[in-house]
Amino acid sequence: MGDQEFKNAVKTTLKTIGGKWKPVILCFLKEGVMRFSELKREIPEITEKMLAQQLRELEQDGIISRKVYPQVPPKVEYSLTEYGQTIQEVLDVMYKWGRQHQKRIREKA
Amino acid sequence: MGDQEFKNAVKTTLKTIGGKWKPVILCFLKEGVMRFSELKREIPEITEKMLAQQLRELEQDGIISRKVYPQVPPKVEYSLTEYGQTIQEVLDVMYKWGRQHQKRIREKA
DNA sequence: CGGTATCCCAAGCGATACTG
DNA sequence: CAGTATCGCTTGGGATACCG
Repeated sequence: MGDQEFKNAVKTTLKTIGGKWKPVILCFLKEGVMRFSELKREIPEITEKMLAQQLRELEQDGIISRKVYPQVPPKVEYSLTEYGQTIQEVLDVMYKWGRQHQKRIREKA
Repeated sequence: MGDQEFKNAVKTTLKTIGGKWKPVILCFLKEGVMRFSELKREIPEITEKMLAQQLRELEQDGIISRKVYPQVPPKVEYSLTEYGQTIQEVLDVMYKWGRQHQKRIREKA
């Protein structure tokens, strides 16, 4: 059945960019290159463990790239890969929908 | 900062239609009206508890509607509300991205 | 600065049994 | 058929401490 294929593709997307932190991280990285500490500052609720972990996973999936500057103190920059740019459309649609849904919630509350 | 608004909207979307089962359920309901048992048949891995629970939540958020036919044996139909139709765009984009991502995974594996 | 390592907790989810 | 109820577990995530 065709819907099984649809279902699996959607699951794949959510597995790759879903979860509690990945969409948030990507919201910031889509704006440009950011250092570890900058991400941490923009997302204060996240622990360093989770930030590092999620960044690793996104890197392994080819969504973001990690650039290490061999210097002291260390400097590491994260950015969307060319491939990673393709999730922007997904984020944008989720943003648009979420925005109007928030409005709807407020109105009927 | 503008990205905080973006972030929150995306979070709202994922809170409403994310998770393990909601996107899957919606993939089927977007095709039309379905009974509880039909959904269960299409999604064999889900337990009845989770199916019922997720359907309740989607109903409360106004995404789907529940129509009970007062008869024995019981008959309950689920379908997208008019408002619920609006998530189709989100699902479609997630489908498209997931589909090409699966392909990418297969190719480099 | 940019991480790991370790331990711990709670929510989400699953299995099973039961019901109108 | 379409659910609830109960219990138990897994796993995602948090707190804290430490390191190159």
